[in-house]
Amino acid sequence: MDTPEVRRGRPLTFDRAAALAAATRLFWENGYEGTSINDLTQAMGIRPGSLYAAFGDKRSLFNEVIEAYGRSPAGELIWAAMHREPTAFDAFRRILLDAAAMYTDPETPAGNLLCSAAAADTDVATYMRDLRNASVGTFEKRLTTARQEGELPATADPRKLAAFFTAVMHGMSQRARDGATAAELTDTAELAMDSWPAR
Amino acid sequence: MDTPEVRRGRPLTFDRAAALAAATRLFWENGYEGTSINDLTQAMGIRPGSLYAAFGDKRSLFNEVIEAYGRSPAGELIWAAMHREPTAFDAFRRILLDAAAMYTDPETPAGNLLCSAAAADTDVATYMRDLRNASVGTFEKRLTTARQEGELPATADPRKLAAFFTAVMHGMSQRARDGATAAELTDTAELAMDSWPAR
DNA sequence: CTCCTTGTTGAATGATCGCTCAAAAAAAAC
DNA sequence: GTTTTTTTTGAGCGATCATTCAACAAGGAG
Repeated sequence: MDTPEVRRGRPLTFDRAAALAAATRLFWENGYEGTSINDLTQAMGIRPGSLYAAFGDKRSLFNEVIEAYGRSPAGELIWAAMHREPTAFDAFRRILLDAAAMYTDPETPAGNLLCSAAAADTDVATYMRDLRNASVGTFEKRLTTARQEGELPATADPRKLAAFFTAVMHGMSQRARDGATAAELTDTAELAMDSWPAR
Repeated sequence: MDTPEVRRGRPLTFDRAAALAAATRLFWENGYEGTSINDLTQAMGIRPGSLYAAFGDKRSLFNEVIEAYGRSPAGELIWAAMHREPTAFDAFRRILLDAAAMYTDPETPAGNLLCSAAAADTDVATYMRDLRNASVGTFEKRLTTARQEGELPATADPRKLAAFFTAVMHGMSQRARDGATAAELTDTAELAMDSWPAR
């Protein structure tokens, strides 16, 4: 929003977005404490001083990585499907099918960054846990609406379904990390949709 | 099998099994590199020298932890259900329901050790990945038998089903780590069984 | 008792961890 | 030109990492 017209002082000698992308890839593949400052500076092509001047400390850089991921197609997967698909069924099918494709995208590390980038540090762990848990609430809200609108039978339980689809989604991320192909994950997605309550 | 009748030299001053259990808990909660030798010696109540004498290096200790877990009820979950339940349907239902209970057992850390104890180290990561992937093969074999015996329709695809149940199981582990209750996971397990092919 | 074997101890190893800082460098402002 | 602002550099900080080792302790074997 507020892009300063003229930047004073010495300009950055590196592409900030590219450096952030390199950091993202490392955290994605090796997790928070599995990625060292040395690994980062190497991959980003800068020295520690530049990293700390541009991104703050390791934790701040990680936060920025997570935020950028949230604004990427992979991070907006759920939001996009919710707003573009007409029915709840279509939305959840779209979410799982997109996840199958994105979790196996050869351009990025396998799986979901929020599931893959494990962290032992308590603060970081709870931060990511909250982000993962957020999908349950989002799912439940959409399913409740679907039931009110009659798309789902009155016997259907939005909370149970929300938990189920979250588990499938996170399980697909693990499978992708373990080498599952896009085809396998697509099949898993379709099988999961078989659990959609009959009218 | 070969328990030496008489032990020569100075005896261990600590309970080896208890120490291994303490190490298991740490690796389970914080992962491989998230657990330091200092953390381990503290929790096991021994000093580094004793740890290295009794278990070898960190990697060897981790291997022993994984092996012991594989012989525990949580690790033998799949094998037990396969051999005790009469039908494939009952076996897979049992696996998911037992997983729901064990992944939320308050006596142990949440989730499945093989899913939770993330590792950035390449060797350790592939070691654990292979163990996780093993369930897909086991599942597929049982499902193939079920189809041959007529329990599953000819149209059912054992490989797809095996991948699906593995994804659900690993997703349940992630959900447990994120705070899901036993009730939630049980509901997820039941919903997953709705994907079982109709005859 | 003396050997022999094994375990424990406490200190210390070099490597790597996240991180900092004074000095030099590159730009705009004056 | 000089000043001011910002970034880069390269060295280095203390802390922690996994690991080792000589000295000592505790048991069985002779």
